[in-house]
Amino acid sequence: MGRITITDIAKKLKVAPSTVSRALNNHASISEKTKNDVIALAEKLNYEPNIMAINLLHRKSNLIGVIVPHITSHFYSAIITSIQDMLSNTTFNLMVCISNESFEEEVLLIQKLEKLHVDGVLICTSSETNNFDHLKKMQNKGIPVVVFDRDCSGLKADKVLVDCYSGSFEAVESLIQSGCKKIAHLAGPQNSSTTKQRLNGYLDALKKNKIPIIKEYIHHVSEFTFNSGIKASEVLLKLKNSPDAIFAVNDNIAIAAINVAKKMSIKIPEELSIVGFNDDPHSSFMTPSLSTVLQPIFSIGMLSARILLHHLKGVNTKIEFRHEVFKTELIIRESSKFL
Amino acid sequence: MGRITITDIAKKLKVAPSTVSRALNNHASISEKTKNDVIALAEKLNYEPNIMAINLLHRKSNLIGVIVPHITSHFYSAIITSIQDMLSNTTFNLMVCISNESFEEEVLLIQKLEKLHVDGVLICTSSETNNFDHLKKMQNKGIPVVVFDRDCSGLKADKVLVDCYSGSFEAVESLIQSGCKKIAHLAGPQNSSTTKQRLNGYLDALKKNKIPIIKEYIHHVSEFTFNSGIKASEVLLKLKNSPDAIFAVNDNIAIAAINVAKKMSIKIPEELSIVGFNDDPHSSFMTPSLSTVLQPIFSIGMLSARILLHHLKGVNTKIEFRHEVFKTELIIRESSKFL
DNA sequence: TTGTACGCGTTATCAT
DNA sequence: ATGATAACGCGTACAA
Repeated sequence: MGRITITDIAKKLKVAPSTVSRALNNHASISEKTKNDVIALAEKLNYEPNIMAINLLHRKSNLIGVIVPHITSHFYSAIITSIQDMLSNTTFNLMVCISNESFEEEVLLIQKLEKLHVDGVLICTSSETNNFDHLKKMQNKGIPVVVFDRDCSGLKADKVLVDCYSGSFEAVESLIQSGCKKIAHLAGPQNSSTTKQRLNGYLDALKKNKIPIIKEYIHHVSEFTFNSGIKASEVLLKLKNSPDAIFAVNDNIAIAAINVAKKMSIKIPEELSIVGFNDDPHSSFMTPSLSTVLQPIFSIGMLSARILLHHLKGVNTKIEFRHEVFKTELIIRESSKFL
Repeated sequence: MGRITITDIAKKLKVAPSTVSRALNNHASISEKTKNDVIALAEKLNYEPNIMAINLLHRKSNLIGVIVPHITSHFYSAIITSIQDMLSNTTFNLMVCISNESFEEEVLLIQKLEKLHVDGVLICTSSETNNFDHLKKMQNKGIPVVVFDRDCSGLKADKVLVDCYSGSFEAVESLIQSGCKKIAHLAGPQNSSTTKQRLNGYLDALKKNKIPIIKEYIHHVSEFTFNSGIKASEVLLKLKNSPDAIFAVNDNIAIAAINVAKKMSIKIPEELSIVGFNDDPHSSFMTPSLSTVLQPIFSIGMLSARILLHHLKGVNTKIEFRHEVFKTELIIRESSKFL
């Protein structure tokens, strides 16, 4: 026996299905009596409207897709949580998709979301992505796309980003002000826009303070992971002229640097200051606790969702795209000297 | 201009919509020519079938719901990732839902998933949940429910669990064997089934080894969080007769204990051994690195998904429920003495 | 106030 | 091989 439908109710009450529909939807011009009868029976029969039929009728899925590189890091899982929060009072449902940092998978996911007829998409592109045709295609179909966290340069879309450049700049400048002279950078994988921004902040802070830039002090890790950070840190700390500070592209890599330094009996922060990026929760559990750059995760998620909702409610009729950039906040803990 | 439909294609080609449908679905009895014409035009027009219509027709959403307490911990985000992996080759889409450890929200989510006509549900119940009527209701509607990680005692359903009891037992016994005599337990919040199992493993290991159980050595934290662990650890380590080992209900609380011990200049593991539970990635980044009990996260997620898929494919026609229990693995690192 | 008829996009069945 | 028709469940313009 299948689910109960308005037709079932109509038959039992000997009225037309349309009457049932009207009663259930609180429509105008319907007698109190029939209305109550219908509602009572619907309740009793545990009637629930068939969303698939309604969606078909409205040509609307009430679905929003969000694509992230992965969810196993605190950053992205927290962003998704905040998006969920933002959407919880709406009729929209969120479809969470993981690109696994793969451009190919990302394109597949976009196609999947198109097939699902999503009403809108939130996306943080994979680190491999530098072609945005798949996103443009969505836009051309009239599906609004909001890009967050990682910029898609050249793509015209709503964007919610973080000023990593300034965040890095500040972090490095604080190292300089605390007396560090030989500041190294554990940079991210090549090509990533995050990598570039944070590297640029590092470079410009040195330049502004007239500190020579030493090639050997800039070391790119192959991945954004702890293990990748271990190898890179070893190279860095075994240099003849080893650095007295390390600014790392993210917390896990900074923590790797802490571990390597400890093993080499380098005192932190006396001999070596270390600053990370992200403020992952466990960074404050470390000994020494990690100085880092905090990103306003919840604000990013909520604003992205809010912008998308504006589009879907037709509030944002202009074709102007929003370009929001959040500031970061430097958090000094035990791994770097206090000014 | 809306999306292109088979009717559009049919009109342009002056054939019937059903013919277009057959051509597109590689149906029997259709001439090569019309088939090719249709496919060519569909390609050109960028036709994509309307899933909502198909779903309505098939009375099937192709949607699977998964409910977890939260996704910001590595454990649950990794489980969801493994479920996604398992589902990626199927026609099913995953709807991720967060109960926020709230029974009330969990019930609401179940209702939402019912309205979405999900084909099946995977759930790890909230810590507040001890009534399972909402799950029974789903089952009564013919929607298969697979419970994972946290047991729902009394509920008849497929279950994929972890033998936390044995995991704890082993961990505590290893502490005993390494020479610890005063073993404390930082237990989880009351009422949680996880808390109970791990506590029981602790108690039985002591009993078996004829070590007296001291009430003061068992301290319940109010939440599964680091901060909650800090307070509890302070109480424990400030006892007149302070313990020489701590078995914590999870890694974050164990890490809190490490921090407190360090601040009190207690040597780890010489004066105090510490063992956690979960093997969160950052646990190995700590100094000392944390000994812990590993749960086979990916196996849990994949098996749960696989069992659900069996139901949905109608393979599992028997009404028998599966009850799978994974074993844990003790990982000794620097925070506890090696036997 | 209520019923009839149609359409949303697709597929399956029956007829041609 | 192809077309016409019905059906999935619902909402609504129109007629009564």
